[in-house]
Amino acid sequence: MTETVTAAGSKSEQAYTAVKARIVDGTYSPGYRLVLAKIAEDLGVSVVPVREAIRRLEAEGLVKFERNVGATVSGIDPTEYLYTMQTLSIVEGAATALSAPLIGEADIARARAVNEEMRECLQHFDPVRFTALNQDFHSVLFEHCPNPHILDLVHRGWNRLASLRSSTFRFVPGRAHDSVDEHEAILKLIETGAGADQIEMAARHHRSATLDAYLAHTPAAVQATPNHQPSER
Amino acid sequence: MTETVTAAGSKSEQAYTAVKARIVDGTYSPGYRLVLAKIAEDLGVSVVPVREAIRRLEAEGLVKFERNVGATVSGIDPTEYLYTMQTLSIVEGAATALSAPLIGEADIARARAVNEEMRECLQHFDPVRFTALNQDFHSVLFEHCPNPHILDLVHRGWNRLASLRSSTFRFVPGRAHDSVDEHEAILKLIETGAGADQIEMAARHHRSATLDAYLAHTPAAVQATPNHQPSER
DNA sequence: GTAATAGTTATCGTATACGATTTCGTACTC
DNA sequence: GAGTACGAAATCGTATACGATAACTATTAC
Repeated sequence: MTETVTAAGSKSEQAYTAVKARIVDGTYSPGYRLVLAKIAEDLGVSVVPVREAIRRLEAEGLVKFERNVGATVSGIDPTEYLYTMQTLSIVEGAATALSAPLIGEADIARARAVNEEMRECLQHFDPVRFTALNQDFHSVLFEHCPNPHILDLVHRGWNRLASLRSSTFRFVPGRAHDSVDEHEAILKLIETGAGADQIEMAARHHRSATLDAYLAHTPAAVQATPNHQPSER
Repeated sequence: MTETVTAAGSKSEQAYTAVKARIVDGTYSPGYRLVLAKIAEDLGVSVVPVREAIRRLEAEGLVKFERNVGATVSGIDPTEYLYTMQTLSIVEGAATALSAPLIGEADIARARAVNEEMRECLQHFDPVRFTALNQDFHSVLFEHCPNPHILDLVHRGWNRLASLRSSTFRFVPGRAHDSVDEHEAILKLIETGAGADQIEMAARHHRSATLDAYLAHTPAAVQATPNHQPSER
């Protein structure tokens, strides 16, 4: 297969997927100016499908749009981070609780394996890998969520955060260690068939604890630098 | 001002607002086929802005889109209703809890007045008015939510439900009476400065109780009738 | 030297046009 | 009479073109 199947037939869909991917993987970092014509050229399509794609991304909150000015990748500032994390703590908590009854032993084992790998990561201090594993871990826990709306909200939240990945934004020194322990605690709760409330709260607090750690570590909300705005104009 | 300011300059925005309004107010009922050309003509614009509007509505879940086939207003079936209500119970519960500390006496008074009006409505049995007041009541409780993302999710949930309003879908005989009482209970909690957890759970259960009532009242999930599909083709 | 203004350029917004795809209806065959 | 195949109509998908808006720059007046 060609490196990019570029997937779904529609050009509009291609544009959506492509731009979204570039945002998530950091090629288009927050604040990046999305020029329709340029993107269209890059993708070998006209601007119309690109506009539609941008519109969808706007509705998802991944880009900001200003009339007659253009679109920029949204998301950097600490306030946004706070809001996103808080929202995610709520929907992910719920998703995890709803998933719990559907999580089998195999899933638990897989999650635990991932968590052990994370524990190892703590030694070598590899934030990038740690973050990736973290997503894997939580995916196992919430992917069984039977309510697609909630699941979708969780995915959107993670996507928002993913765009911050390149900056070491999310990585707070002391936090990683606690995080791994909390993971194990959550797994135990699920294994023992704890109540939905209990699981929800554990998952929620696990996330809000990360947020709190960030806030404590960044006393006066660091002014997020709109890093490397391309000056190719 | 002309009867419709038609608001925000952009045609695309106009289309978005107009179509959304028609969906919410029931002019376009669930299952309704959204033909681009026709909408464009109705609004006096070309199809391009309409496409963008539809795309945004799709991302919000108000319409379903099928490649090369077209868009239809989504939402009817009982499963969707269940998912939406469940999601709303979670996000609205959270929004209400987050709002609580910011709700003043004036707000409480207003909400209580609305609730009393609802109580009166029970006598005359006016479901439409009751539903409208219900939204007013809850709006007072969650509109102060400081997290715009969560607030947005709540609005989206209500919008989804609004499109079901025309059918008497949501109205379950016994439920309305309990509902009014629960409203009062929630107000009391807020007044007395109850804990966020307590308020959240009360608000959440208030909503999920409506869902449960619906499920109990509709034993074998009624096959939602794709009502009055226009045959103007 | 600074501020205001006019002109230029980049970019967006929308209309129109045409090709692509699906769906529906009709006719033909078995 | 039922099923299939062909054709026409409806609708979507995308490209191109042009007008509109905002940002940027240079010039001029004070």
